[in-house]
Amino acid sequence: MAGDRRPDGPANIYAVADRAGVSIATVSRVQNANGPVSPVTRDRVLRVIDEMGYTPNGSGRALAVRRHDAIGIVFPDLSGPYYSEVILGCERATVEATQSLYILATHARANSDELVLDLVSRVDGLILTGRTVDDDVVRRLRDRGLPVVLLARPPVDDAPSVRAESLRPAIEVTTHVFQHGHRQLAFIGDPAASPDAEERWRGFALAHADAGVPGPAAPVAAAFGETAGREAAEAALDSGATALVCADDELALGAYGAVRARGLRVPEDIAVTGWDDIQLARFVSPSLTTVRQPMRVLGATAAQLLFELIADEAPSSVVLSSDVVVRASCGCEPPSDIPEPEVVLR
Amino acid sequence: MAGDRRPDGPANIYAVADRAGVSIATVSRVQNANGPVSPVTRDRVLRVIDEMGYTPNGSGRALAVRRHDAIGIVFPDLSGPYYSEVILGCERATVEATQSLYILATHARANSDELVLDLVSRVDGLILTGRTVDDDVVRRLRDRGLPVVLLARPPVDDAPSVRAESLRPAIEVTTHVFQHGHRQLAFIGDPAASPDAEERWRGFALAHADAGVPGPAAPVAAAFGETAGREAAEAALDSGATALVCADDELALGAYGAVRARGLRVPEDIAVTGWDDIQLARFVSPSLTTVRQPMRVLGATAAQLLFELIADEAPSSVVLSSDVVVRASCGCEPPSDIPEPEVVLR
DNA sequence: TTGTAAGCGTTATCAT
DNA sequence: ATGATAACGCTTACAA
Repeated sequence: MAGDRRPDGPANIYAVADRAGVSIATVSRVQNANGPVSPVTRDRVLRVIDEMGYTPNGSGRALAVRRHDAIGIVFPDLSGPYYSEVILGCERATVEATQSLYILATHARANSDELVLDLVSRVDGLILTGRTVDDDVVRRLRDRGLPVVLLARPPVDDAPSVRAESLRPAIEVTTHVFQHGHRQLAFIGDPAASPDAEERWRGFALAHADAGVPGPAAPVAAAFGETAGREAAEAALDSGATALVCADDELALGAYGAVRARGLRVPEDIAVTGWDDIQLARFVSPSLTTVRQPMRVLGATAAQLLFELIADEAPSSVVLSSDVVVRASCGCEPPSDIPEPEVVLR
Repeated sequence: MAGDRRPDGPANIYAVADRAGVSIATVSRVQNANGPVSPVTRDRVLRVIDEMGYTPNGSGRALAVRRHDAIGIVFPDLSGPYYSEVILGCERATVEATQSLYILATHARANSDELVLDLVSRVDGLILTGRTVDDDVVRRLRDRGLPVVLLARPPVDDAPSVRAESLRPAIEVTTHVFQHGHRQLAFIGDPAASPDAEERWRGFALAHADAGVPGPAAPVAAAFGETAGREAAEAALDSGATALVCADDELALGAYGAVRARGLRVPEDIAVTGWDDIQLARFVSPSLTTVRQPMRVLGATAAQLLFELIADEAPSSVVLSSDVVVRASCGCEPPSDIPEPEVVLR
């Protein structure tokens, strides 16, 4: 009964208090550097804390302060740089706010609702991205009083949200393609896949209306990835399109393949544009005209809004701007403003 | 004192018990489907739980069961696909084990030790990757009895670790370059940067010894990224190298730039190889001969080892195999085994 | 300046 | 089958 065991789990506040010959209240005060405590006992306690390698148990603390000091971000997947960057931005902002970050990827999991619900029990708030959870789940969470921020997700009631603008860049990119003389454009991508894709399609259509150019009535639906892009592009070419405006860069790469497979050239015969500005966009030949989103800022902003929400402030939604990056695939000369260093591929 | 307030934070087990007219013990039994409970009260409680949107408070639970049911992964950064993939694999394995995952990026933060320490208070174990934390911190954590798994990190005492083999592929790739007739090879990368890089350098040197080819005494040090690769490659070319074995693909891309800047060609004049098989490797021209690591499996395996460790088993370390992917930059014909679909860039 | 003690929301061990 | 009740590890009035 006496004797000093060590291995039995991490030291707790009682063990420290015992060893330092003080009460747990004093240990707590020292730890958190809040209440008053004499320099001498402070030093003693600090030494013991160090000796024993004491770290306050997070759950105990969270329970006492009625706060988890943790948030969670729910995203569909991590393939491609988009969500990696978003999460990185989010992580930075979280750490700066001395909070911790849980991540949950829903993939195409059937039980993702449960998983999200489980996460709820451990966080002070949640960032929900893309199409990861249904509207009614979002509502349920909010009804429970859980602070929720939406990221690149269709709005739900008045939940604060963060997204990058898609409409204006989509109009710009489409208009730019017009300027290269194209009149038969196809939009490749699935507007149902994400609100972003939907807005890109709307911008594409609006640009046609603005220019008085008759445009296609519908996008050429495509899932994700090169294969999908290639197939969709083939359909588009069949219908006589001379320019392919793609909802993301991967689709555009697939489109390159379809164009080449017909013995045609990008951009001389067919113009192609993408979206996201993945690393490959600079390196591919011809370099890809695309739209760059501030992905890290997206994540960081979402985290900030969430913290405001948790602090009972009432943050308003944020729309960040995206920039068209003109390169060669639209028909322009390979630009000189490409960020150095660049390997120019023949 | 009486009266039913609602908005005051999420419902707790007492509120549910009250409303259902049972004790909190019963609610807990229903929630966890463990103890005995009559079907009728079970249903009633379940209904109330649903009505009130009750989710047990994670901290309360963790405190009671003396387990967080959460682990953490500490990584340096998320630029590039490497850690994204590792984390994704880790996330999958974690969710499958019905646990939750914290992430912490150390970047180059000065106070990363503190951050890790903080994380410790909320997890049952930690995955430490690369050079994120010092050896002594790892030891301190282990001394406290915290389960720790190392991922692509130099060993510390007998902590279980997971890594991808680097030695054999490095020997293979180097030998392969010999077979193209090269005898003046340079290794570009910083062995001090990571244990992986160090092992690649060792393999490079070993291959020289095996082949009886006199090799360089030291690598051409390079930090990370294209710029570093380019500069290092220039130095290597100056010293007469005709083949550049790079510690990662980004460095190899930089090397491409250096070669081209001298009016030389890859691979006709200079052979180049990389490591990691980033997406770009397939698309760049000439396509890059490189080494593919099983990144997701790396992450998933680390998580599994950690869970075993937490369960007081004694997992042994794992070394996963990596494969050389022969493409064109070494001097081979562009291979046909490139994963479809591929945009063949001229 | 320090200590005592009452929670925080669970789980789990007892009784009943 | 159900209900008290004692932990779990911490913070924070409130006393001393």
